[in-house]
Amino acid sequence: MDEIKQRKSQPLLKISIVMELTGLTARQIRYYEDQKLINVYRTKGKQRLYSLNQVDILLIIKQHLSDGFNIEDIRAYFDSQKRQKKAVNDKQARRLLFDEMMNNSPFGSSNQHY
DNA sequence: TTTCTTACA
DNA sequence: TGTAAGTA
Repeated sequence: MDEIKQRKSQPLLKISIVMELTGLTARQIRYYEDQKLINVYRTKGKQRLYSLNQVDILLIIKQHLSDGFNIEDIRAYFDSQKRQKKAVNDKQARRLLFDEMMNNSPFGSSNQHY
């Protein structure tokens, strides 16, 4: 994982900030957590800390909810996203294996597939 | 003062 | 979801 993704996953934002960033109430943010839509980091003092990525997720949840979807729909949506991501990873894995078999470097000039 | 949990409306 | 109560 690259540095940018690492940093966007850093749990740094307390709930009051997330409330302002998303326009959601603390009650809603904690509720979506209970519904397993997000897994939140906890400090030793049980304080919740959110990452930039999680703020994005909360915004997506908010949008989907206003579009008429329920919690279950959104959970299924995220699950499918997860499966797609896994499929992409498998594809990349096959590609890397292919390059290895063909004795090609992943960073070589033969990088024009796809 | 802010956040957390629990519980009732 | 909103809100009250008692904490950490």
